[in-house]
Amino acid sequence: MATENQSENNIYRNEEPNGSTRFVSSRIKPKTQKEITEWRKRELVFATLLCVAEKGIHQTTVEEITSRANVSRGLIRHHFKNKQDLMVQACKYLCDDFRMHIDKNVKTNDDPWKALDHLVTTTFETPYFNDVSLAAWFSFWIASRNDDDLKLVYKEYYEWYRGYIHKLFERADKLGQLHTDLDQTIDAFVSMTDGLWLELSIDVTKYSPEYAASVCREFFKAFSQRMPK
Amino acid sequence: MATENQSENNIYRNEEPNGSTRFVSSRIKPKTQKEITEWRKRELVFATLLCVAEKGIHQTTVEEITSRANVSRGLIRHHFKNKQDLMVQACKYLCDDFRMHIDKNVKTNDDPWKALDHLVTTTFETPYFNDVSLAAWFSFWIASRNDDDLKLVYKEYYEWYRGYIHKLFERADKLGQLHTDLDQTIDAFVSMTDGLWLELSIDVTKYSPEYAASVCREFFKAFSQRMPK
Amino acid sequence: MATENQSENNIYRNEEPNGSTRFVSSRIKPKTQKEITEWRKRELVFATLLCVAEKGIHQTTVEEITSRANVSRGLIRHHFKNKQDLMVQACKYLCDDFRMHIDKNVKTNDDPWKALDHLVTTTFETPYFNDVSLAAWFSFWIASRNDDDLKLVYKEYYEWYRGYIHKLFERADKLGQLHTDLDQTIDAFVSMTDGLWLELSIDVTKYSPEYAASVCREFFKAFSQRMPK
Amino acid sequence: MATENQSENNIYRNEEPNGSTRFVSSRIKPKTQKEITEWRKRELVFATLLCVAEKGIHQTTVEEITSRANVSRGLIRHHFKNKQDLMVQACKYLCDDFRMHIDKNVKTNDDPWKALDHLVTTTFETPYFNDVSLAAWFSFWIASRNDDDLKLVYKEYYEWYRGYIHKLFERADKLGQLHTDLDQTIDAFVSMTDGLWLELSIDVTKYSPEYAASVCREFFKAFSQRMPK
DNA sequence: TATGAATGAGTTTTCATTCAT
DNA sequence: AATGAATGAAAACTCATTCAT
Repeated sequence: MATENQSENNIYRNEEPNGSTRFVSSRIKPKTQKEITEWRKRELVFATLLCVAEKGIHQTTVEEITSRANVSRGLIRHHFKNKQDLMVQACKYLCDDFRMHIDKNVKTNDDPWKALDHLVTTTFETPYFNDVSLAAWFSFWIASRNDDDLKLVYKEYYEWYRGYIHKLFERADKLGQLHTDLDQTIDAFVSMTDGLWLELSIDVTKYSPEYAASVCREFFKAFSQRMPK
Repeated sequence: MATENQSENNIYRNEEPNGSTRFVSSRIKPKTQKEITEWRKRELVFATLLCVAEKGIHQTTVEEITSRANVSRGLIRHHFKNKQDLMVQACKYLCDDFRMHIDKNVKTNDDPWKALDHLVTTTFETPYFNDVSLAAWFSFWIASRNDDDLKLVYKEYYEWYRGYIHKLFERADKLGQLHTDLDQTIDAFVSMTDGLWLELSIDVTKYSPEYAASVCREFFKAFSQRMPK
Repeated sequence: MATENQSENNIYRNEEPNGSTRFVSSRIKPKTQKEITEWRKRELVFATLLCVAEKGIHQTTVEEITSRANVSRGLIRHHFKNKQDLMVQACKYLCDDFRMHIDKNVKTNDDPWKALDHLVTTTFETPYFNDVSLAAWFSFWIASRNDDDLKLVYKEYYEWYRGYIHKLFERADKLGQLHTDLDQTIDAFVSMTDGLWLELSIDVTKYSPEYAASVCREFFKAFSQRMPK
Repeated sequence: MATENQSENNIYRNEEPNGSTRFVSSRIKPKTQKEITEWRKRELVFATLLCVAEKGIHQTTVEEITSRANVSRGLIRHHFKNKQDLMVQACKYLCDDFRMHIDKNVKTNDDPWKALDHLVTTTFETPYFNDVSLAAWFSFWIASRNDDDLKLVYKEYYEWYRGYIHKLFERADKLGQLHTDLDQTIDAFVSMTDGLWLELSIDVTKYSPEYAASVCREFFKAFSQRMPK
């Protein structure tokens, strides 16, 4: 569903005057019927993410999504099989968007520590990892426990993500710069970032993004600079 | 709600023959009316935790809880204001139970690294932190974003928990054995355990408890043994 | 149910410090078991009248009545067949109480206009016709439309009441002091007092009792002093 | 809610073969979707009035209303916020309907006694003041004691009604034809009609409409023709 | 007598889905 | 494609009544 240029066509987070954030579409309503149709479909996905972030999957009603997307209730059926399908597509969009953003910004052929540093900057200090996206993210993730469709979406994403991180730490390890067990280091790091994101998704005021990033950098130092094994 | 001896009166997790886990009450149905009443109330809480772990808060119906507890639907009203109140009480029970267990098993006046090692053992290798409890735990936690009652329960718990961890790392710091910033170390550690628990709650086969514990021990080594600042 | 001396044993209306009125029992809890039992039964009737006045018959729950009477929920069954029976008994009590009060205070062998004047004073200017009693009264009356038991209670009361009024106007008529049709005068008067009570029962501030009484006196003047037929 | 021509579009009372009365819609189910929707909403209001007249507000279930209106249970939500909102709308309809009917039939610039006579004829001898409407009317009115929404509806209606009556009696007074206090006469008259309606609403066989009207006419005579003050 | 735990039928409310226009 | 009226199943909530103690 996510297309190459989805990120360029839309801004899905906006700083509101009151300081909160909000998914919005930056795209002007297009002219041709075909474009309008596609645009409305995307509006439905955005509205879904926003609702899920604000109230959770099961508190979100079709009525709310459609009214937020300024379309009629029945339109859901034209673009999606049902509410469940819409949820899965919205979750996919989120994963694809995160993934695309990291792919674009974090180059794996850099110096591995530099790349990891970049990753941390990218994931904690940009609009891509904001409280709204994170809230939707964790709502979907928790729900995936009882939802095979969502489970599949996350499985694929997680494999990619762990592989990505693996590549970076492995290169550090090969350069002799990692003084701990590779897998355990990766699991420690991935768990820690999950935990940080989770806490931020529940209470965005708990840490500043900068502080969260600096916690990650302490982690890198601790795992790279200690006495040889 | 949680009483001094709640852990002694009940075992709330059981390895089923098929390998899954299940909340059960180890107590025999008592004799006196007063005890039976209290016992049934507890059964309702257990049934709630089990349902929430299996299907999430909003997928759990009152009908399911009561039939699992072998009581009539109306009894909920007798002991709790409504479904929401029951959920909050169940969440409190979980928090109190975790807390009591750690308080009982992890002595803060030990050598801090020993105490932390103990904490890790306690939290990853005992029936208290099992996939069922964790699943309920995260369901409640995620739901707390949109639920002020749950938010309050977690706030109180989290203050206690962070304070607990703080005491341990602070003593290590004072002994000159912590070579990183105290607060960042604590946040890194707490986030990492949250992340490990979260992943285990979604897929209990991802890591063995022993592996999760060893990841934590690597963390301790990394943060204690590296080159002086 | 109502006994000869029910009015002497109890005060069922009390001016609260805040200006509102409230049914209370003036009787001290008696000593002997037999008296206590009777006393509790009366407390249940009072509590019922108060609840019905405040919230209407169908908004009043057994739980509320018993907690207001400071008895356990199950006690209702010992004294009354069920909730419906309690309502009917409470309604009867009210009718009997009104009736006894008028019987006691309005002597039919006085001069008829004096007796009617007395009736008006009695029914608008005493604690017996207060907003609480009236509110319960009309709640029961409206409900009697769909309740044969209540219908019967009111039928009996109304026959007595109309007969009472009839006697008074008839004597005025026989004295040549009534210049209108006897039955129509009676129906006009009874309807007017019903209407006044109804309006007072819904909004006690609408008229002062004195004003309501003076409206009645205007009525007497109008129907007695106009030009001969 | 009530539109200019609601009375023309519908007959809401029908003499059944068995002698009872029944709200019915005289309108044929219309053709266009918009009209059908509006028609169904009105059917729901009619069904509500009928149920309330027959059983009272709290005895009336949503299920009964919708089955009487031949629509599904869920449609209530489509047109009204909830059951309470439907009740309020039905009450408003009743008030508006009474008011429109009187406005249409009773001209205030006639001779005041003629207008009052007309009012009496209109309110006791037409289908607009029938036992069904009156039963619903008093059910709502009594309920308004505990219902702020209904209270508001009645307040507005009552202000109009008393103002209307005031105009008529005031003109009689100015013509020197009223030999009693103006306000007390009005309150006596309004109370008397309330009482007559109330008694008719509880037992329609108590008086014939003609008799009730003649009672009112006696009242006019008594209050207009007696000896000068 | 008196209690209050327990029941379960009855009712309202919610909301995804369907479908005629 | 798009609308929104209409449906009805699912769920929570209410509460009179029952009954063991």
